[in-house]
Amino acid sequence: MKRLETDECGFASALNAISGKWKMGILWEVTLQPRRFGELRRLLPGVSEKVLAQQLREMEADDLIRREVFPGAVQKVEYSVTDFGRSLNEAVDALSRWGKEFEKRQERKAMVA
Amino acid sequence: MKRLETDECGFASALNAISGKWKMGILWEVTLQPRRFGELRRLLPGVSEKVLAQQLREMEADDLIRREVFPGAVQKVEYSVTDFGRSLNEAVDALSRWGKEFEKRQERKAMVA
DNA sequence: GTAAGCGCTCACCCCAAGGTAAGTGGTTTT
DNA sequence: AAAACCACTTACCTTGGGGTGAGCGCTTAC
Repeated sequence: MKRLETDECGFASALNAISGKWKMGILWEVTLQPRRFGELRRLLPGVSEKVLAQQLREMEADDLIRREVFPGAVQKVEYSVTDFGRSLNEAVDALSRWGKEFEKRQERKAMVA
Repeated sequence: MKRLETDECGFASALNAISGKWKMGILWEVTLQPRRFGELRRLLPGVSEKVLAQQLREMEADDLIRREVFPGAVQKVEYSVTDFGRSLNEAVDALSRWGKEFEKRQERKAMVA
């Protein structure tokens, strides 16, 4: 992903971390519990393997999630949320609540129309 | 702008309102004080007239800003923030603060590398 | 022995957001 | 008379994020 110029704007920086179609979904899933690659595939219907792998890498680089390889005959990789990732979830909370309000308004408009 | 399916996720709804390269910039500027079209052009260096007009329309439809035409010989149109738009600014605040934290981390990483 | 699961990577394609540049219909300045 | 400001609109083009489908190296189940 190309990064925006942030020029001291916190919001633009935050966007750099969360923009990516599946990132917030991934963050949410690994917050509930650690997840494996194939598991995430199934939990996020519509995501392609390419993009899933890509966004997991970026989120790992941004320290939002942790990637752990477990030894053993069959490959096992687990993704879990970091403390920093958790803090993002909290920061997003207010915006989510606002979003619900927005949603209600949109529905009201749709009713009238 | 194409709208995402929100399926009861407040965050996705919020994204529908704020995604648009210049929307948060516009919101910020009209929050400081009412602005005219040409003024916004100058305040947001890089925005094209097409996209500015487009995003202003969408934000008006979403009730984030208000458009007022002033009578007179020369055209005068003013855009100002609505109460609902103000509430979005507040909701974005926590995320902006998180973004600043994120920015610091990125800088630290860049230092080491 | 072959199919299916694991966690990926790679080459290719599509599409919508956004940029470019020109035009519109008016007024005002020089 | 020409140029410049006002608030836009329109046709065209570019860009890059994300989807598709195949392949890889390995292991386990049928």
